[in-house]
Amino acid sequence: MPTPETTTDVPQDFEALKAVILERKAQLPKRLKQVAAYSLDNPDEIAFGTAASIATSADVQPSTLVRFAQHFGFEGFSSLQQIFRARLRERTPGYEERLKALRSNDHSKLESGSIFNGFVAAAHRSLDNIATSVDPQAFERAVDILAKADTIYLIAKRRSYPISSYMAYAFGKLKVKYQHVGTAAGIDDDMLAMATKQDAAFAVSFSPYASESASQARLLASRKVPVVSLTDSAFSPLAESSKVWFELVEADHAGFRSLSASMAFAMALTVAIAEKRRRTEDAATR
Amino acid sequence: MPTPETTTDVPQDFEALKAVILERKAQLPKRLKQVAAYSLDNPDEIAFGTAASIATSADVQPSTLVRFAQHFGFEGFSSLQQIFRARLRERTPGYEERLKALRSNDHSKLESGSIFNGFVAAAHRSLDNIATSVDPQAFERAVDILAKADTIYLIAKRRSYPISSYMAYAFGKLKVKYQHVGTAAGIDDDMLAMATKQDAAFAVSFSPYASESASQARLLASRKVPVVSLTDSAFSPLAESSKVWFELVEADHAGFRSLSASMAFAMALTVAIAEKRRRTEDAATR
DNA sequence: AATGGGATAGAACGAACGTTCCATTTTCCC
DNA sequence: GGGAAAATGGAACGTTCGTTCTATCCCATT
Repeated sequence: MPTPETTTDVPQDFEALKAVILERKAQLPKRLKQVAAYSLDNPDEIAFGTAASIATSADVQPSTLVRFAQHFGFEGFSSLQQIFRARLRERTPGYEERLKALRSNDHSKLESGSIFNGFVAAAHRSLDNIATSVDPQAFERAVDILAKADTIYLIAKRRSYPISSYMAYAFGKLKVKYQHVGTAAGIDDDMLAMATKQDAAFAVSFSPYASESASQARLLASRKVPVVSLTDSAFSPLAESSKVWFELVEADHAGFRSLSASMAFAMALTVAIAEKRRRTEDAATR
Repeated sequence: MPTPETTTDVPQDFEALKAVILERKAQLPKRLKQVAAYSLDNPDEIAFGTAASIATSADVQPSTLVRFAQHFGFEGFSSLQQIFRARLRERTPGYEERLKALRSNDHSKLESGSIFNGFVAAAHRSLDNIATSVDPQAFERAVDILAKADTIYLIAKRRSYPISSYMAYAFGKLKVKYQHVGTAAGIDDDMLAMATKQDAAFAVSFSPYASESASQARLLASRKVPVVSLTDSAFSPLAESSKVWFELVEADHAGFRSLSASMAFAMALTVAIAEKRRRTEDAATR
């Protein structure tokens, strides 16, 4: 038994509990450590879920939850759960203004805080715009084109490069064949020479446009490889080479443009392509 | 029975429910009016309590609560309770409105549209979280450490790689000396071997953690190179090697986690570092 | 390789839950 | 003031909950 002792050293609020869990995390047995990690990462789930549902979610047995609670001096899982509920209760009053006040007070007192806030705000603005600026039918067409492709060529340089590198990672996980153009210098052209009209390309470029991206897109287009592109202006050199293109203007803070909307777009596109492929394959093999 | 009707006009969120209750309050029978008043005055109690405890508290019978819920089109008390719980879960301001705006755009009509909307919503949620989960003082300390460094080593693999590759790009533009660890295999260790305690490192890793990132961070820490890290759990292997670390849980759509918050964080950090350096240099040469 | 102690999985249990049902009371219209 | 309809209280139901208990597993130590 883990020392019943006095009830005084049982954590009475969430912060205290968190501290104790972190302090003892290293010495915890495997399953209990698993619960510890889950509980701090998904506190809301603990607050609302039932022991059974949480156990499933955290991939342990319900009894493990009870043992976990008892390890920290609680009578059972239920009393531990109260701590997580209290945490949500106490944060309620006037959240709209309160959060706003908290943000501006907390962060802007320190110099770097305003920079931080600025970027979060810029990202929000970008995302607010994205829904209206992206035409859903064009999106559908883009998914169509790329889902049909044998290999997808990803073209992005400089500031756009993180976007294509995320897509490369995700495509790899999703088993979608791709070629990441623009990693090593020199071999790009050889890589592109292999593209046929059975393939397709996705190009990203924001002003000031990398001339390489534009010329690579043009090269592919001239060889009948369908190109889908993401850019920030109708005047982008990418637009003329593309079968479908999207105009997406990112908001900026102090001149540094956000990437959040582009990133969300890229994720959606990536998953939509994989999704469509799976559906098509299902239909074919049935 | 109080009109089974279609399920479409059953309130789906707290605001809608509140409106409906207030609208029909006057015509409600005595006991139901009592419940109506109680539920709007003590929404937290409804969220967490049991039917029995709430009934006692509101001085009615448990069955009255069920009848009350059914009067407003819910199947039973439990489904009404979900609305009150959701309210606490989604404590972020403006979130509901944003989602509503998203829902009403024409994306939802097309198949890929829901994927698109899902990722935008996930990005919003991530950003809403970031302001509260990042401690401004820790951020300030992180900026301090990295601004003082001679060379900044960027460590990130796989899903986190786009983040460090953005920072690499931005550092280049801002003339901040950096080394991007993890690009080419093999030379990483040689690169890290050159790091001294005059330098610093920024590591990013989300679960499932890339073991390389963790071991590289550990290596640097053991050689007194200060490490700042961005991760998603207090249990991350990065945490123990880091002087300052940030916990940032990205929201996900269909299991694909957003990168928007991490990206915004990375941008803010990057710019704040450059900003701080410029200020320090100004002060020195003056 | 054997042993001992702690940790775990899973079945079993009693308590508490939300809901339903029906007798009783209240309300409102004729 | 009588009667029907609506509203209410409270008991009973089946379900699901958190917890307990025990056989088994794992791992460290010898």
